[in-house]
Amino acid sequence: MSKSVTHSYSRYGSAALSLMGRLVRAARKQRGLTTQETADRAGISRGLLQRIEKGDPKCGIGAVFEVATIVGVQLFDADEAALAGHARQTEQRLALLPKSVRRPPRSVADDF
Amino acid sequence: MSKSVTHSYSRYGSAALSLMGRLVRAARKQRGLTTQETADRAGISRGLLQRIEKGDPKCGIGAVFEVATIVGVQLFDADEAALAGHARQTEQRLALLPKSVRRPPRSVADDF
DNA sequence: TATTATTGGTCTATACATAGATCATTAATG
DNA sequence: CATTAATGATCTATGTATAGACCAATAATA
Repeated sequence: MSKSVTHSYSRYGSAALSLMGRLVRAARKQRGLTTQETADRAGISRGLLQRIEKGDPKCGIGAVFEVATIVGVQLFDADEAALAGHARQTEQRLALLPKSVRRPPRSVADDF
Repeated sequence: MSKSVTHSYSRYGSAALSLMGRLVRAARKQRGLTTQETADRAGISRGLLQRIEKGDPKCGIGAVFEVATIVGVQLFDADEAALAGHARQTEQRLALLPKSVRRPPRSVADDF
């Protein structure tokens, strides 16, 4: 990589990203937590928390999810129990699917 | 930072992270997309997609959300319209809150 | 109004995430 | 069974995310 490659995101993805930041910010304030306090609890810097609340796409998802958890923003549907259950379901669905995806074998001259 | 600081995440955050990866993987396979094809559409490398599906906390949240969008994993509740509406609500709630959080002013010797 | 915590920038050094190439293994299909 | 795409893994170079310090502006309270 010799040049800086700026990648643009889809509308939905950007909206979700922005929303995540707003939700974190709103939840933090509602709980009366300062940026410093929240950052400390999450084990991250205050600067990173600010970027998370701004919806910066380059923030590590681990940090974002951790902060979201701390300030009480629900990821996915519900509580941890529901998460575990959902994971099991997903796992079972995966087991039924083929282990590797095979593209439709490009037969000769069918591209018109 | 002279030393490598490994930070541990909360149970819920880790569960959500893991679930996100599993959901992406399941959704991708259900759509018959290969890792390469999916990575290309998301504008990321195949290696990064693999880390996303493994639930690596250091993946950029933008990349994760983009992939999730592409393979059809719903972030938050619903469609883009709902996201925008939700964002507005959040914005309004924020407007009512104080612009900066003030900690309870530590009065002298009340810490016992 | 005065005080002071909170917030939002900016800047720097360094650890690390990422792309891209490569290889071995697995598994889908003929 | 043979073929070959898909996957998983490893390695390297480099761009960059991050922590941490700092400063200025803001806003909450007294």
